Amino acid sequence: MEKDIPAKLLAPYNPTETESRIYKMWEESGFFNPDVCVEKGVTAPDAPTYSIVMPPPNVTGVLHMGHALMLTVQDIFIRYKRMNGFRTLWIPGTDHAAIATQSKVEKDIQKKEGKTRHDLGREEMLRRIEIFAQESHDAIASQIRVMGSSCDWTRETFTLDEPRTLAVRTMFKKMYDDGLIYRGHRIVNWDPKGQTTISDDEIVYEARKSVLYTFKYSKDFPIAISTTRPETKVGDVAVAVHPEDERYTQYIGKEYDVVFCGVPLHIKIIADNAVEKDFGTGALGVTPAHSIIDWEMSERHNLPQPQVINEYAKMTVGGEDLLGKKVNEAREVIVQWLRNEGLLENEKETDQNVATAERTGGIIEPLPKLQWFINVNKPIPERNNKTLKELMRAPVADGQIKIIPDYFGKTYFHWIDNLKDWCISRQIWYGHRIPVWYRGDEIYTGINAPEGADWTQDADTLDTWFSSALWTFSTLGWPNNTKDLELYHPTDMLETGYEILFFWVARMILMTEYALGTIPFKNIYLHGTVRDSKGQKMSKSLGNGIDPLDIAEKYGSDAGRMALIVGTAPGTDSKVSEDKIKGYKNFANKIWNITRFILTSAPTYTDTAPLTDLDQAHYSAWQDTARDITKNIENYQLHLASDSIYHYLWDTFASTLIEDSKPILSGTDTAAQQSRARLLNQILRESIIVLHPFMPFVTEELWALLPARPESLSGGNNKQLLCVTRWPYQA
RNA sequence: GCGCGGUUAGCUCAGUUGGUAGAGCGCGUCAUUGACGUUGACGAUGUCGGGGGUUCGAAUCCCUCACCGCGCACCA
Repeated sequence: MEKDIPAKLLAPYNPTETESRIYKMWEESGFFNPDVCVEKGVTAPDAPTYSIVMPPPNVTGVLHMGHALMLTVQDIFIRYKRMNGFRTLWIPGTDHAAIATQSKVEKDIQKKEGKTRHDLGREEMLRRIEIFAQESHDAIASQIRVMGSSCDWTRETFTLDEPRTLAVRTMFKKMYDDGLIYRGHRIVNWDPKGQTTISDDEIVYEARKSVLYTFKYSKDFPIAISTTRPETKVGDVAVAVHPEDERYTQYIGKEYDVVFCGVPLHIKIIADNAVEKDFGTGALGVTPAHSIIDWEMSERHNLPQPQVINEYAKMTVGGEDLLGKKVNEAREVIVQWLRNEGLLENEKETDQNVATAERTGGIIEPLPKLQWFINVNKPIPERNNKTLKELMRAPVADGQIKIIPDYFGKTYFHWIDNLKDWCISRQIWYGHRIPVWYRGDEIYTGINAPEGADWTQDADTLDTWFSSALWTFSTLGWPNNTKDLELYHPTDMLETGYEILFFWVARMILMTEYALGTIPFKNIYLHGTVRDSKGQKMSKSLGNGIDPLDIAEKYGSDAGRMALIVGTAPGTDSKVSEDKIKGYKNFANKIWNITRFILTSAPTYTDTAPLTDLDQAHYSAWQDTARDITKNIENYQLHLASDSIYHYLWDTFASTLIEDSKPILSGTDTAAQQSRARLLNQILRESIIVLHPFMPFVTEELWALLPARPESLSGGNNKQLLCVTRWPYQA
């Protein structure tokens, strides 16, 4: 039976033309929705489930190669599991990314219109942000499709949509009622640039050179102190020394009144173990309101906590030489005053880590403020009196949750051990508004505003990671008892970058253990950072980023996917270059030509033709390779699996088998011809299936071009789409 | 200061229970008008960061040192 060769196969493979058409076809098939798969009979109704909730990209812009890697890894597992008959669900979504999005829009407005958010007002500002977020969302959703992601768009979610708002408010109330969320006047990380508090994890330390000044408050003060921030010293209430420092024991307990740069101070000498004898003079000026450890000391010693710097990082005390000055100007004034008074004993250059805000770059001013916190150390009766800290530690420690690669477990525990209460309130407008209302002395917490007049809602919003922390179950319908929640939770895998292990992964475990008493996911697959060919992080400012859309346009998404996966072990950073991507574009064309050759040179054969011993050996070798690939996927070794299928197809199948076949196929031994024709067709079919999770587009296209065959044969029949065709091998 | 990674060919990186070193790109020689615009064959290049140990045998396990990257803490 002579087959007609599809005309398309005679030209080189054209990924751009193919990919958008194929994605549309997949979407119309409905097969990315597990319910449709069951309905259409491609998945058994009682099949085991496999679920991933997509880490929602921030609606701050467009996707970069890091997102492309994340989508590729998840899509490979999802497609693999779907092809293995699992009831497979991958939920897509986006994140409102509160601070990041608001500051992006604020910057744009400042640049274009010269206005601040306060000029616009809360309502108008939010309207502007929502327009931006919507546009950004649309771009992202289209990019996710371009990458070939087989996610279920009918279940798409957004961290700020209505069902998620219900989840957030329900959780807030539950934690408030359990005494885990509290409001407290505490020293927090204040970002003067973003005009908001931030959590400890949103701080980035920058190493800088700084000057350490050593001086006395006044001529008759007995002890010299050292500081890099003389301007804060107008807020000092004590000098702390180590209890066993003989130089100072005689002064402990004494109190002094001094006038420091025009500001009267009352200084008590205290002893505290937190002071290091060997640093500076071994004596520390205690500034409770503007230093975290000083605040803690002041709590221990019952000291006053006067604030001398405001939210705009300006001085609030002193004469006209100080009052209203920015902190670094005030520093100069005070240093000059110390020099004039002859109080400055020493200035020395020193290394300093300056705390800056991750999103805005603003220098953090520790300030005492009234904020909302989550208590991570309070025993929870309904969880066997375990604390949130213990709840988030346990499932990783006892292996219920597996981290890949496992050495990140240590980093995880180390972080938990240093964890303090989580500050969750933010003074920004975009985000989940805190569901607390006030009327005089009354406080109300609930899903909706309380009945009655004169209630005012708390002006703050929640840290964006609060809503993200509920992600695995809020996306499945919680707090409602949905069928999805029952079927797909706990999810099977969380695939994300190691840089958000603390921000996100840990907090998801915390919230899920607390609210549901279970784990959010069974496995955490951590990918590394995607870098450019020189090893630099891709970033807008460096201009070295590669846009996944450009790659799709130039080389096809299949090629981009392979370039990201091959050689990228879990947890390790990877480098991608256009050369590498180009190599996999060539590979797509190679398979295209392999198919062309087989369909033109070995088109006639019977499926029952006996295989020669040699061909049987070739087939066994392929089967071994396929089982190996299967095993590697099961073991999360995608870099090995993708490399094997690539080398098998190019070096073994094309360069050896096909080359050797030429004389056989054009020879006169019909038995050998039949055997070889059958072998080539069989391996081609099976290898297209095995390659599909990695390069879904070109394989789906080729699958449709293969001649039809009986369903009973290994490798399936191609009347059905490849994406729901059964995987041929077990590990 | 504590912890976690890394160090393998010119470049970028694999190497899953220890068994005489691998890939891609690049480089060299030859072939090929071809199933392949994007081909094939052959080849060169490594004391697997240094030192020590365990072992019949170490890139792989242990100790130690050096350098690079990262996290946490300190940051008066």
